[in-house]
Amino acid sequence: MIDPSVTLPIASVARDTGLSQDTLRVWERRYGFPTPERDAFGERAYSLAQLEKLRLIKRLLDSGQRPGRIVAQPMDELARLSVELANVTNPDKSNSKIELRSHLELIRSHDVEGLRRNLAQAQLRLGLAGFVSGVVAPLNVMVGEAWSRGELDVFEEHLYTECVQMLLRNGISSARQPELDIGPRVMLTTFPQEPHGLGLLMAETILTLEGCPCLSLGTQTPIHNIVRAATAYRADIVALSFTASISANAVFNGLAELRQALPATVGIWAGGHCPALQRRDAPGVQRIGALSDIQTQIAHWRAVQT
Amino acid sequence: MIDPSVTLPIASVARDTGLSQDTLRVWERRYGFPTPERDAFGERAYSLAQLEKLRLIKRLLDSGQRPGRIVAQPMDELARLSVELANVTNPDKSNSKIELRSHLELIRSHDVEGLRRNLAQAQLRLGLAGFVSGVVAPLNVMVGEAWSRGELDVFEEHLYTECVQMLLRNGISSARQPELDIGPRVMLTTFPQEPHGLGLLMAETILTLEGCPCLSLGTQTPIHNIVRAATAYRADIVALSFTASISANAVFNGLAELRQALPATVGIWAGGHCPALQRRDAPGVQRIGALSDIQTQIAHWRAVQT
DNA sequence: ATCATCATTTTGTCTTGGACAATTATTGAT
DNA sequence: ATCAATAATTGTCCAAGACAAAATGATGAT
Repeated sequence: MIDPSVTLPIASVARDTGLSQDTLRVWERRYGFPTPERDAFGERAYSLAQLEKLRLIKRLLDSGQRPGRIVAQPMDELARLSVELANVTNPDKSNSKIELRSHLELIRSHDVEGLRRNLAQAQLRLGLAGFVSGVVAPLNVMVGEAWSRGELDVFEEHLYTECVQMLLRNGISSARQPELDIGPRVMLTTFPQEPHGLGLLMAETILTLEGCPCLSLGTQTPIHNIVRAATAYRADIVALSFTASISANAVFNGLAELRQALPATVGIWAGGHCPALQRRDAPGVQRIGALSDIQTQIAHWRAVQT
Repeated sequence: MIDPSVTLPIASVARDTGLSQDTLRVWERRYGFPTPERDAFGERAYSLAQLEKLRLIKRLLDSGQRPGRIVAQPMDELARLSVELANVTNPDKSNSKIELRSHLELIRSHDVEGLRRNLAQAQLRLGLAGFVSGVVAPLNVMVGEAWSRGELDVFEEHLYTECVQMLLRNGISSARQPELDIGPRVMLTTFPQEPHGLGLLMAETILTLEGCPCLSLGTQTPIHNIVRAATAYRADIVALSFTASISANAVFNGLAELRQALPATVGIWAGGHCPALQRRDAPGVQRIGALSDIQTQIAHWRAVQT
């Protein structure tokens, strides 16, 4: 299956694993893995098997493991750890609804047209709000978990994201009513270290259905720029989305910096399935634990404004 | 305007200029620029003025200048070169239509609702294909240039991207005809170092209008995964988009790796305003110089298939 | 004068091994 | 048990050297 004669230079491995070249070299020094062959010029030449193992290690790292514990382990031990971890985080796999699992199956079988059709159908049946909170939100969680278990490939996750994005953006466009200007004005984005944007789209959908004027900046806006944009847009609320891919420190430092830079009249909302946010909360920041909190908070804001 | 007390570590400068850390260090050694201050820990601390100059240098490099000639030059000499070069490549700036400049003005004044309205209007007037090639494509170039000149803020670019994305995705959704299955099947994405996705959306729009079944994976898919996805989707063509933010080396190494991994029956298309691609072309890769090339190539593919 | 071939310069990336700040875990005191 | 101090871990940075690949310039042939 794997051709041993194919080797990759360090730059390619760094690109495909998301690890830096420095990290690859220092692991080799410290943990004895990976120890690539050398090509005719004395440069590192990694095998595909090593690349595969590095990818598994990266996944375990992302789900909380530490390099010192796992990098030197043999492949079968890592595989064992991987399934063990999956059982801990999700002990009861059967509780997710049949319908959701069928969507997941379509993703895994790469049936894009089928997935589009089924999701569109679900949206028609449940309405936009019901679709977002009843299908997209839980499916997001399932996809994230499946990915960290190694059951989903990167491109399968991309494919899913793209499909949902298309549907939600359509929904947002048709739900928008610019003339109805009742506020609050909400600006949405993520911190520079946070690349996932589906959370923003879900929030924007709900907000738009509630009649709020929204401006999304997409993902990864520098904090300094969030402040400037909020001012320029005269936002009442800055809504941020966080997933597990951003570190706890980045979250709290960033929120503190943002809170200090924004006038007190501008609210900050923090949503998303970020482990750090579920443990502690940031001062001066409204935590959005679930999509339904959005409606509650909107009602609250409007009541206070009178 | 520029606060001299603000300094940046080498990683930030590398990210913001698109130059590698190695390159920054070796330039310092060879040409004596940039020579950043050192912080309390002895690490390089670049000033904003240096960042600005580096960005200008990067722009000149992209337009064909060589490091040895320009890196050591003083700022005013570089500025002179820049305008001189601008006159050569784009002798008649005023020829960019009034209409486009008005869109740009709306971006700069942060009038999101106005921008949405005007763009939507343009789309209605020109039709989807005309809108993409006559408005979005040139506006993209203008926004990119304005950004690299420092005239546009990051959030203003995000705001523009978000607006256009919304319109194009709507267009794609309504233009899609899954039952009409005439091929070629096209898969679209970008390399891991390339974060800009508007090019993909423009291409997907044109392709969808031509009746091609499309699958976009969004941006930043690892090369290994592009191969797997292309196989799973049974793609006839893999279409990639490149901008100035990806280095020449990353482009050609990536394309070579991809060409080797994909069966010869699968075509590779490379589009976008990437300076590297405009100078040299990659073996086994079809260069898409303009959006109109897409139609030509589609027709060609269909003719060959018979 | 135009084109192909070879030599030379330029330039980016890779190398090693050392250092250290930042993050995370562990210990000890209240 | 909670918190602060200490210790281990880990990623990134540094220096200076090396060298392949690309670009340029020079040479000679048509």
